[in-house]
Amino acid sequence: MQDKIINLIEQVLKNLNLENDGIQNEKIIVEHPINLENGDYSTNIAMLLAPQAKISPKELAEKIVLELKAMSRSDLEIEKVENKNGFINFYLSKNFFENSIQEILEAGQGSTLGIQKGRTLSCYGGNNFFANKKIMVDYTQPNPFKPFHIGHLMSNSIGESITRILEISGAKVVRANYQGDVGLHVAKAVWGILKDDNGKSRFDLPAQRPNSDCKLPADLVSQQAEYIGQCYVAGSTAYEENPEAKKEISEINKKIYEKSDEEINKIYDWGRKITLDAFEEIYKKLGTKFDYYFFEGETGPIGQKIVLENLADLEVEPPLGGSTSKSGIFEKSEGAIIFPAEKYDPKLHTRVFLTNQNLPTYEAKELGLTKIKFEKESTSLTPQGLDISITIIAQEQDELMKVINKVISLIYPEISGRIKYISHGMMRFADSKMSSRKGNVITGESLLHDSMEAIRQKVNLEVEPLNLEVEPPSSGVPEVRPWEFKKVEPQAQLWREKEEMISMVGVAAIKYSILKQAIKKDIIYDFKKSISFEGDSGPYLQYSYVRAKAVLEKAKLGKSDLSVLGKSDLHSLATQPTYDIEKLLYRFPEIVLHSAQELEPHYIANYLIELAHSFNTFYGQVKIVDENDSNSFYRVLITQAFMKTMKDGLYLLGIQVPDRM
RNA sequence: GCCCUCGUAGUUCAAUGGAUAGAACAGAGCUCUUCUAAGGCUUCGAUGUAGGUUCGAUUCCUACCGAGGGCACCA
Repeated sequence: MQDKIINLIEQVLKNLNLENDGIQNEKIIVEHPINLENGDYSTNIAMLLAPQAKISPKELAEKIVLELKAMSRSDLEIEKVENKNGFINFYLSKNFFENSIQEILEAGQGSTLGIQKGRTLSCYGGNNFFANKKIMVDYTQPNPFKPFHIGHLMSNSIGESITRILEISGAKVVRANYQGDVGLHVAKAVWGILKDDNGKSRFDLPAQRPNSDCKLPADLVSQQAEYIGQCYVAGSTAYEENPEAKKEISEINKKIYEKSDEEINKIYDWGRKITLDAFEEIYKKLGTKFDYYFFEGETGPIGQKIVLENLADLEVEPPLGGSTSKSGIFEKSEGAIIFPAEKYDPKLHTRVFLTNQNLPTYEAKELGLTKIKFEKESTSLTPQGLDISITIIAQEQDELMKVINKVISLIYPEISGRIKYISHGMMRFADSKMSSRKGNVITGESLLHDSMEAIRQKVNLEVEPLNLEVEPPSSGVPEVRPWEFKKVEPQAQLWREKEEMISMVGVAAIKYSILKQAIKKDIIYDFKKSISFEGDSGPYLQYSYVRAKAVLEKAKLGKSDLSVLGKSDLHSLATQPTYDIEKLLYRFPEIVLHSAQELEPHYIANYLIELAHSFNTFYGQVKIVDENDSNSFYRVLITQAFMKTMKDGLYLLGIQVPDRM
């Protein structure tokens, strides 16, 4: 449609003899006005061309409009063209909107786009912006032995959403997660465990793990992970406050890298497994399934090797047959090996890559990681590995990444242009100051839990008495407890559905509050607001969907019924005003494309809120299902189109839709 | 001190250089004998300061003020 209007304008300009010289430099821009009252499409071309035409923008616009009217008279899809303050506004006809509703309902049927690795999309709203690109997205990055905090939740929500947006834009995406299983933080946690008298007893617990379909293991894993988190906090505090402890932790760190101490190895293996298992539980709740996990234990040695190979004034003999093309960009300084970034760009600063103990720092590990990422995906068919490597990081790492990127551009110029870092803001708190050192962090898990509990309460109050004590049919069926529901099938089903709903809504509340704003900005986290579920929230979107679904159920319209209706039938049925929701629905693919181009999910989030609001208004204004009104059928189709768009849009944010709320 | 990011209603967020700067929450007032009121409708209210570029600036440039982050062996 947009192209059609642009073509029209081009012709008009030709007719008016306005397309010479500089005008060709002015691109014709046709866009949606912010306000629906200003038409469906709009262009400011008259304002751009007025200086050359030597008349005022308004006069020129008037001229163009007259010409346009003459030309588009026969067009069924453009109803009206007007000049308003120099803008030329196009109003689309009912005919266009009916077609667009039809297109939405037919979109994606039988298409293969968007179906990857068992993930299916109805795939309305897709585009080809990243067609045939292989992209790795690395996100979440929690560290074993440390708590999974809200920042990780943020990274996960953003990463998962971007991944899905890339997929629907035609990319082949690999989900990756880089986790720091070695490093000082691990040593701090191990130190804490070693110093803790009770540690031993907890340490033995995993051996007694009950069988897996009992609910206990997940709880136990998370309990133990929490314990390890506490030990980390203890170690971390001691490291800063107690020089003695600092020394001990340093020792432990070295031993972990070398794997030289039996007891430490044992604690290490246990703690690593427990914390990773606990993370896995969280990913499951959040709806992420990673394709690859990278670990610092693996990237460290590789990074170290790269650094040594590119060291100026090699004191260490290069490995036999080692590369002769060393760049010599790293230097020795105060016993450590550094990269003097200022030499290449005065805005950058020096970073340590190998410590004076010859251990790789985060910088060296990241260097190694980048190399493996590209190697891992390199095949005979795609020797270049990845087309794009995206890493979701916290903003505090921005400067660091610039330095690493500089190093990569010097050593591996062929891949440096394909690396992209997307940095997100920090989670800050509205009320109390949270410090990870003091240990009163809000963990990702506790936030999820609290969010779900808040919903459970709301369900209790407003839907029906929660209770799982099912009403006895009349005669003596004994009271049933939730975990005994398997015996009573219908109720068990109900209970499961309710639990699923609570989980979906809880996750939606958190994810939406993260994704509704630009990635770069800090999030001021207000717990009370995040669980309010009103207005600008994830549950509001879900609620709108569920309402629409209830309408459809009332209309008893199965999916198959739609096919009975032909296009011509549709037109004859619809003789009513155009609703705002129709004017928004057809824009969804444009919004998705915009999100993909900018890699910003919040455009979709904001659009969905607008869409949900327009549906709720529509819902309030007219009775959708009305047997005595022949237009009712078209309103039902709008409702269906709304549901499809909402579901796909929420999918792109990583949010599921329940059947009932 | 140097570098990065960000300053929009009381609060939390929107706005490819365009029209009357949009929402939500909080405040005031309506609205369920009608498809789920977690809803809808009214109403009150904002671009940190000073310059510059432009027909036009919340958006681009400069300075200042304010918030957060980074700046050598943590990640």
